[in-house]
Amino acid sequence: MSPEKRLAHYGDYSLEAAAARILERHRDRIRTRKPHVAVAKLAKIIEATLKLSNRLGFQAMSLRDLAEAAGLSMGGLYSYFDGKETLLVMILGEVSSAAEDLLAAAPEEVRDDPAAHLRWLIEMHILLSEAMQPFFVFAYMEAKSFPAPARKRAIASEAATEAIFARVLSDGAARGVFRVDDPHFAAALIKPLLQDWYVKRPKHARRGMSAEAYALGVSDFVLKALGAG
Amino acid sequence: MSPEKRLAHYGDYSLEAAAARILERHRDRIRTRKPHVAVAKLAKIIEATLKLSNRLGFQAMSLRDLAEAAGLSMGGLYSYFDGKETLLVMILGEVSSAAEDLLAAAPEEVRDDPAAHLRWLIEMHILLSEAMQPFFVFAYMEAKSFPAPARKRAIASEAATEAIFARVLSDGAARGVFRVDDPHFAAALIKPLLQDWYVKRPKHARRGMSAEAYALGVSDFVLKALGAG
DNA sequence: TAATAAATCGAGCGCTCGCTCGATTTTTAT
DNA sequence: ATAAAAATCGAGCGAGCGCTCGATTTATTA
Repeated sequence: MSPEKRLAHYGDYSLEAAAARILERHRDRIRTRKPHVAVAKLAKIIEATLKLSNRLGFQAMSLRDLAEAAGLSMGGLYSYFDGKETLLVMILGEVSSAAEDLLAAAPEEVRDDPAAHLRWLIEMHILLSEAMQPFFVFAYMEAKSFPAPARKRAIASEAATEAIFARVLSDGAARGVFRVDDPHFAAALIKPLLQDWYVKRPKHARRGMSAEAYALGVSDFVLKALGAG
Repeated sequence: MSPEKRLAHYGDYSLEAAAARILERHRDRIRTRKPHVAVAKLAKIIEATLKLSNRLGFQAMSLRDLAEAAGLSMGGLYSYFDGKETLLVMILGEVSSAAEDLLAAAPEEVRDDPAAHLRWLIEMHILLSEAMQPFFVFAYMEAKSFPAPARKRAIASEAATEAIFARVLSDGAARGVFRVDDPHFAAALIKPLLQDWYVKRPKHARRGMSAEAYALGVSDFVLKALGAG
């Protein structure tokens, strides 16, 4: 099965689906009433925000440029958010909820096998970040300029992801599958390997590497480091 | 020997020494003539720039705030650079030249032992990024907003670092010390582990981890993954 | 088709930004 | 002590920013 299909089993990670979820999550702040209009425009706004932000940063993106790229006027934008910061929070929320929901959804058949579970977590995280690449890059690069509450959520979300990995590692250690002294430290080392896929995507693409191939390479590398290769 | 002393054998990575090198590199753009005055002020300017930028980003730092933090006036700043962008380039140049010079300076006794050489590279890179932490965080986080020429240099510098690692890996593979299919890919996986130390320093510090301990943990992890643990 | 509601528009407001430059202070040399 | 040189100052400039709101266009309903 193609990696896209595998991922699709767990959720719809298209731009439109993300826009729909964001609309639902922020219905009270968005003035446009008719959902199909709102979802379509919101998708264009978010697409343009990611495109412009990931080039020079969110701060450097002017709302005038955004309006033009999204096909709206300055005033029109403000039917969809009540301030530039809200736009940032909307995108961030979508990233962390997508990651949290997916990683907690490991199927029955891998939960009992630590090595398979670890491979599943690594592969799914990479496939998700591939499907939502601009979202992930945005969340990673703009993390330092989050408003305080959003920053707290982001840190909590990252800690939750790491805890899932740490649990599988210590479970595997207890069963004698992994040789690992400090599961939390090992989990902390896996995280940047996952992030590197989307943060440095151009570099990997230049070497002709696909998301699947990267996921496989990281899994092998990690499992060998854990003495289960 | 303490890690600071070990590192000190290869160069002076204090703020003042960095300021002196930056002054020399940009003498033509800096109006202040007397070196001891210029180095002292430049050190304060760079220290303040790193402090303010690493909080909310370089773009978000205003030159008025910088002037106050550095103990100068708006006009006074412009004796030390001819524009905000030059300030960014000054700091970036210092980071990449420090990393390039250090990693190329491996002592004789480790060059002949791939495992020892790899450990040396990992440890020294981490110790350097610890000694110059704000510089490294700055270069990493602001990379996307570099002007085109500086961005090219940064990419080239990163590629050079990775090439050094790849060379040691393939050398070790040829000698049967490492089991590794693709040295370039393995080198690409090591880099984010080094970066994670300074990018996520608060998280590691919260867990009571020192630079030495982190370096040792990463070395062990990597060597095991390479079948040399 | 006329009336109502929904969605969009864009000039204008107050503000802060990077940057300049003549005035001023501080240091050095005579 | 005085003149010359070096270093610093800070009010002011034009530009672009996020954001507002009455006017206008588009869609819906009667």
